[in-house]
Amino acid sequence: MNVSSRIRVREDPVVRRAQIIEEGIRLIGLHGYNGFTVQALATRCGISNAGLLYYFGSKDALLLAFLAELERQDRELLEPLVARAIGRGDAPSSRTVVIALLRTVASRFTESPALGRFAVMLQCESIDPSHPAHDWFLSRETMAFDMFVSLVTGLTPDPQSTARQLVALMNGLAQQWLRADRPFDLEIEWEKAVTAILPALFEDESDSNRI
Amino acid sequence: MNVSSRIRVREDPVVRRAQIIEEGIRLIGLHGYNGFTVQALATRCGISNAGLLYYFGSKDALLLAFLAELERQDRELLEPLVARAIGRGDAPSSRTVVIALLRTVASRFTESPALGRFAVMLQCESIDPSHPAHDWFLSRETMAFDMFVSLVTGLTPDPQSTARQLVALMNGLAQQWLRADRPFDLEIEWEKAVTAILPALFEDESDSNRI
DNA sequence: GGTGTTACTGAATGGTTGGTAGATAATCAT
DNA sequence: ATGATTATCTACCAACCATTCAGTAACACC
Repeated sequence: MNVSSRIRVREDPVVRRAQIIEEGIRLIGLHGYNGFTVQALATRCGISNAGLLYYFGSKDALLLAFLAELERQDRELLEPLVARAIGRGDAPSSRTVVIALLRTVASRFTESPALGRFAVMLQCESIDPSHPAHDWFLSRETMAFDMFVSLVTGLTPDPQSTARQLVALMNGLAQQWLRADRPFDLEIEWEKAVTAILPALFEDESDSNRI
Repeated sequence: MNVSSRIRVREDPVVRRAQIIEEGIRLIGLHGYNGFTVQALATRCGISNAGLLYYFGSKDALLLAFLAELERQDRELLEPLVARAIGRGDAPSSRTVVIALLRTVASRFTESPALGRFAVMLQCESIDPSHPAHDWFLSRETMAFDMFVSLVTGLTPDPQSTARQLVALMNGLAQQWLRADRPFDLEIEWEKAVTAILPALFEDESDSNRI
C-alpha cells in the first residue's frame, strides 16, 4: 500500500514535525512503544515510511522527540505553579497554591487525554529496565515524588507516605478513567481523593501548620 | 540459534506446561504482550519455537493460558476470604475479615512479584480496545470494583468513590513498587494508605456501622 | 527388543519490521 | 525561466515475526 495514489503534498517542515509528534503520541498512547510501528505513524500522517524517517532518523529518535514534547508541555503548565508553591523551599507553601497545583495535575488529563494516555502507557511499559524510556521515567517519577513531598510537608505527619499515596492515586485514577467503561469525572474523583488523603489542606482553621 | 547443541530432553507434559506458563508470565510481566516473542519464551524454556507451539498453538492461546493462570491463583487466594467478607450481600461484613482481605490484596504482590508484574503490565497495555486482553481486564476491573464497593459499604459515606480510590491506590502503589528505585515496603505503605482512605475500618469504637 | 505414542526438532512459510539509497518533484531564490 | 534546495517517493534490504509440517527420537508397554 503506497502513498502515490494521492498527489504528493509538500508540507512546511515545522507543521509536519508537529503533526508527526502529535499523531505519534496518540499512537503510542494507544498501543505502547512496542505495539507501535513506524509504518503506522507514517500512514496516519499521510506520508511514506521513508518520508517519516527523513525527519526523525529512527524509532528511538521518535520516542525521544515524544518524551521531549511531554516534558515541554508539563513544564509549560506546571512550572509557574511549582515555582510559587515550593518557592524557596523553606517557607511553607500557601494552601491555595497547593490546591491549584493539585487541580492542575488532574486537569492535565482531561484537557489533553492523548498526552495523558501517552504518559500513563509509557510509564507502565517502561518498568522494564531494558525499555528505551526506562531511565527517563525513573528520573521523572523521582522528581514528581520529591515535588509532592515538599508540597505536603507541614500538612501531614508523614510527607513521604502521603506523597507516595498522591502519586499512586493520580496514576491509578487516570488509568481507570482511560479504560472508562462507565466513565466518571476524573477531576471530581481526584478532589475527593485528595480530601481523603490530605484533609488538612481543606480545613478552614487558620492554624495551618498543625497536625 | 537452535537447540540441538544440547541433548534432547523429553519433559513430562504437565511439568512443561507449568514451566511455559511460569516463564511466560515472567516475560510478559517484563516486556508486555507486544514486546514478548514466542521465540524468546521457547528459548527460555530450553525448547524450540515449534516445540512450544506444540502445547499452545498460537501466541494468543498462550496469553489466554496466562490469564487463566492469573485468575486461578487469584481465586484460590481470595475466594474464601471474599465469601466470608461479602457473605449473603445483605449482612455488613465483619471488620476483621475486611482487614484480612485488604491485607491479602497487597501481599499477593510481595509473595509472587512476577504474577503481580504480569497483572499490572497487562492491565495497562490492555487499555487499548484492540488489545487481545482488553475485554478480559475490563470485566476483571468491574468485578474488582464491585467487590470493593460491597466491601466498604457501611464504612464510608461514599462507597463508590472509596472503592475507586482503593483500587487506584493499589495499582498505583504496586507500579511504584515494581519500578522500585529506592524500594519500600509495599504492605506497610498499603496499610497506611487504607488507614487514610478508610479510617473507620480501624476505629476501636464498637458502633461500627456509623458514618 | 520390537512397536506405538508423542514430545520435540529443523526447515521453510509468508508477512512485517526498522532502516537505507537513489530518484523525483515541489518550492524558493535569483 | 533556471537552478539549487529539500521534502517526499519508490524500491529494496536483512532481520525478525508467528505459524506450519514432515520428520525424529525418547519413552511406555508388551
